[in-house]
Amino acid sequence: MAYGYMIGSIPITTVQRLPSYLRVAREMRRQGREVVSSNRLGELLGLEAVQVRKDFGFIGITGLPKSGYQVEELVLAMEHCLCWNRVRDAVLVGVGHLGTALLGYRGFSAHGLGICAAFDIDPALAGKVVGGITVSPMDDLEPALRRLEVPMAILTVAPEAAQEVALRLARAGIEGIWNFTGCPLNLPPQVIVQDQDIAIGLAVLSAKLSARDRQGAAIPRGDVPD
Amino acid sequence: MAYGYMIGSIPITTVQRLPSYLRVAREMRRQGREVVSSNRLGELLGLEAVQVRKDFGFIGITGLPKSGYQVEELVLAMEHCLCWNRVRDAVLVGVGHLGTALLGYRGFSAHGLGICAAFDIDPALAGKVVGGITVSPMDDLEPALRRLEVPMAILTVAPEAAQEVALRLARAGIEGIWNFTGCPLNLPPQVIVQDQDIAIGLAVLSAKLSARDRQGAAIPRGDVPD
DNA sequence: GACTGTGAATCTATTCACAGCG
DNA sequence: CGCTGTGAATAGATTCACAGTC
Repeated sequence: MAYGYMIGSIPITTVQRLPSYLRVAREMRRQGREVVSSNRLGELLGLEAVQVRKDFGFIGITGLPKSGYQVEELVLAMEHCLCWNRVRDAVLVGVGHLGTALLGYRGFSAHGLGICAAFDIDPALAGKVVGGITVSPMDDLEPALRRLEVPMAILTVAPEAAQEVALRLARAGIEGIWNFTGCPLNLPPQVIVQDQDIAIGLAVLSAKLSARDRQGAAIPRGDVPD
Repeated sequence: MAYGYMIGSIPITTVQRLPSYLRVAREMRRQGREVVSSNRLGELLGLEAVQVRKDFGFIGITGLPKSGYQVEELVLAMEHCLCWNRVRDAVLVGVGHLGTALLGYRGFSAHGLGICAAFDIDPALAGKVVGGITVSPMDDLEPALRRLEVPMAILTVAPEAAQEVALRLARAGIEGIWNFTGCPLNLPPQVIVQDQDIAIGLAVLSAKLSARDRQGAAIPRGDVPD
């Protein structure tokens, strides 16, 4: 047990699909729908039905033959698994373009995340209110972290500062860092780092487009049926 | 050949690692370093050296025993593979928080992406300049696409509008859509869709933190060595 | 000696095939 | 039937082990 590819007792690949299951399940709950089959979910999300059933098995959800899965049970089980039923506090460090966008995003509470403080190295930003949060100077980082006991940090500083700031966060007792800098962070293993590199998605798209350009697109532009 | 998990002749997993190799290789070139071993690269990126060698094999790079790989050759080969040596035009649809952040990001040109137009449904935004780009009304979308022959679109509209706008893009001849809406898009197969769901990374981090909370952290807060 | 390059082995994820149940 | 649940098979990714080269 406790293999590297598992989070607790759940494969990482399953955890990665949880957000889309949860999105659909919440939407169905909103519409008053009570049960759903693995087949229907798979169809909506472009997955095999058996994949859906395996995933649900991993998070301990059991369905009913003939009818399917209880929508409410799905929502609760997945929220529990991700801890998205309560809000976990986070600080955001680096109020540039990306940091500003994240501070302005209103959807994080549905994902169990509440940004409670923001910091930036630029003294001109200190005191400014961005997305409802007052930006603090970097000197206040450690005192604030120790006072608030925040478990998570969102790292949106410039690449040059990434490692240094991450180390400060680690020393101040941060448990998890959501790393948007694109730089690999070198930290003691008790700090959980999740890299969020937007360039990866762009690389996959670029490579697919390039591959198609090279072999010549069979279908000319513009003929999508209505 | 041409298996589903391949892009052209390269496994998707390899393509996903290309951006980090490229980042390091470009930085080394900047520092005037001429050769690098798979061992050193692996160490910097937290990968096994043999993984690095396999990946380079897939994109047709060959190294020299004893010395390693030519940094310049690495950069050129990876840029070619991703088509990141020239700029590919894109339109951005949906100038909300996220769209604004992406319009403000100056790093896309290094990733082969140039945003040449932006659109939003809100008439109040039309004519405003965001990140150097003048926002156009949605009615101008199709004429602009046909005039500019843009191959790519960045979709940052609200989830409710995602499918409808994506279909308009597809009908206007868009080849690839970078989809930030979190909604799965249902489009004809000649349109390449790359989903960029920020909630996935957050889910993995949340699950790791939750798993650790449950089994009780062995190490108390704050004792990171200097 | 210090590297690269690659077939074989292992590990992981997905898919198949089908048993079981209401 | 029309579903779920799961062992077995397959496909895919990584790692091992080592041959080859400068």
